[in-house]
Amino acid sequence: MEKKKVSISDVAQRAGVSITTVSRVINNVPTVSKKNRIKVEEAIAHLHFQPDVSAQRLASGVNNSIGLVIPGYPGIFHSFYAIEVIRGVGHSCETLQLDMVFHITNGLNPLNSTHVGGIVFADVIENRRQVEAALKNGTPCFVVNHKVEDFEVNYIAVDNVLGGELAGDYLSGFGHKKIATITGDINTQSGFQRLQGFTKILKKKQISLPEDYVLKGDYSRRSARLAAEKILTLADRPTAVFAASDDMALEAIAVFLENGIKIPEDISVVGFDDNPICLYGPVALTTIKQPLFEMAKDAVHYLYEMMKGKTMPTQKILLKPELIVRDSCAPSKG
Amino acid sequence: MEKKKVSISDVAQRAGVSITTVSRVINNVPTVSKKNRIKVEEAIAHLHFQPDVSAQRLASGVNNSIGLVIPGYPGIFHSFYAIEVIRGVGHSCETLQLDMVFHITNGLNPLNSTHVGGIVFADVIENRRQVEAALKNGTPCFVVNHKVEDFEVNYIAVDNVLGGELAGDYLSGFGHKKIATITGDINTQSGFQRLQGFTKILKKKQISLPEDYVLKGDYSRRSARLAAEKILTLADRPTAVFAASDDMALEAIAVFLENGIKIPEDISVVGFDDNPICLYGPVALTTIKQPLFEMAKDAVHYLYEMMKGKTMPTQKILLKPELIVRDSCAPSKG
DNA sequence: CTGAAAGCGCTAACAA
DNA sequence: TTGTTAGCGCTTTCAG
Repeated sequence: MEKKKVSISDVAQRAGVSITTVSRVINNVPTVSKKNRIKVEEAIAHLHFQPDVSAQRLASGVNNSIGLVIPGYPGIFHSFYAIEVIRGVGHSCETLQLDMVFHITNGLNPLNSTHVGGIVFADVIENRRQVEAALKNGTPCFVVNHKVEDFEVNYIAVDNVLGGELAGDYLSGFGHKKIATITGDINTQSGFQRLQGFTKILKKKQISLPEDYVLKGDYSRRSARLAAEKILTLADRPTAVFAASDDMALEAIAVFLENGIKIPEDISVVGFDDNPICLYGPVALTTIKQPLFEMAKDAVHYLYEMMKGKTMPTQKILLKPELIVRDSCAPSKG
Repeated sequence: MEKKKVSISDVAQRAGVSITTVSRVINNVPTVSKKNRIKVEEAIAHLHFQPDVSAQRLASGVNNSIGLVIPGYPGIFHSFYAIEVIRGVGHSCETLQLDMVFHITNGLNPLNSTHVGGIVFADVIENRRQVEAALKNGTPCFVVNHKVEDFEVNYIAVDNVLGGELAGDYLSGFGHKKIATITGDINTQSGFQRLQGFTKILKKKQISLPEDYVLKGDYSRRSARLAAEKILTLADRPTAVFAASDDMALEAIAVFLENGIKIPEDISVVGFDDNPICLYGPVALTTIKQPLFEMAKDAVHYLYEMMKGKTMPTQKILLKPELIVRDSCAPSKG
């Protein structure tokens, strides 16, 4: 397996034309005679020639791949969140014929932005400096799932505050007065804001939220299990629970079921995400939908336009989450 | 957001040295005086200089990113299989400081192998020609999860035949005589071979396998549901089922439960994968473990050595799957 | 320890 | 419609 480098000049030689003509064929420039085009194509096929991507980029200044920067915390790949963003970016890249450079990082070892034509950041918790660096050298960036207020960058996110409100509103609309919540990681924007929205709506509806009704989770199933067990020990047991992710909601339901508690008869549960696993549990989960896949897709399409040279205004998009009603909630018996 | 291109010569100018010296600093060549090194580092930091990756590759001939080619069929991102491979490759790339170029394809639009220093192929159903093309131009390749016999390429796979045997052996060891199977996609190597192993062991144990005990699935949950429903209509209902993936096994269990059938009392079920969701279902699933994550990780490490110039023998690795006993099987009552 | 100069493989004016 | 030529930004001999 030695390095046989077939270059454009090998092709030119075999086809009996100049390398420029070969280049034109590669790039579908129309001004090539049919005769030459055929000769060149024959040579390319015969020699298994693949143009050197690095050389093309260097010479043309165009880079047709987009970077996806994912925060590198453990368990990221088990999160619905990351998978959906990867899916969305992957889908768009496939459609637009872009390559996708995948970069997992905790903030150190940043993605060299000369590597790609545009970058999607899945969240920016530890990566703010990376975004700034990329922006500074003129690489278009798009942040997905994080509302960025303090500097000028495109973002597309879901209104997590509203999401928390929707959940609280729905549950209280069923007459529940004792509603607990299992939060996401409070250090993330989503975790914090969902709790914020939930708290806000309860206050507005004059439903009290005792401190021990706020169970700190971190999006892991394990944390949800602990939280659910805690809930069962509460003297004044809640009749409804809002979990900040579907994963956590399902884990909580599992714990409740294990303890002979009926869902939704004894405890109503609302999740967050609209993860397909909602449908496969012991009870179809009512949840708040956030269109992660679509957000990632849109971000790539936008970057694509910029990469083609179009100048576009900064996008600051905040989508509305949506309540998806299924079978995990029931009216309060109280 | 204009394109400000800071180049190595800008850095050299500001530091008052030649571009060669700057290059040496970038590449950690030791023969640079402390004084110059500091000047250069200051200039790099001040100018926010990032070396142009394409130029580096072109000049040095070294490409530090590895490609991951994933078959582009719908639902791929919901498969445990793809996610695990992505995780494994991602993990190694993070460790080795490589970038990961992600390429989803159905065989058309192949990955240009000049793009990367090495390629991991997640399966090769539609991608054989891509592998050959990459090999031909000297790019090291590694196929994960597919035993490739008919041409010379590294692969690491699990012995799916043995996996099928393990499942059949375990079930029959419990005294079951009526064992059905829900197959994976028979067009895939894994689906075909798991069935093969299962059939083989039953024959060896002289347990008959009527035609209607072999339910054709395709790894989707939907296909498993259909298969499970079919099983329930069988005149001579089986007392055990081997499903070719955990996802399908769990879906079948859901169907059985919905119909008042007890697991494992009435029907024993074995899955395949050792997907973490095994633990979260209504009953912990007994399954056959295949170390996808580790396989992908190993493949990348091997490619890394080759990319550093080491010549290595072709790897043809067939791992043994492992039976993981949990709660979804019970002795036959018959 | 440092720098000048020759490419790496390709694209993009500019001529022809 | 074609070819010549000058780089793209960097690494790498090879002198000094």
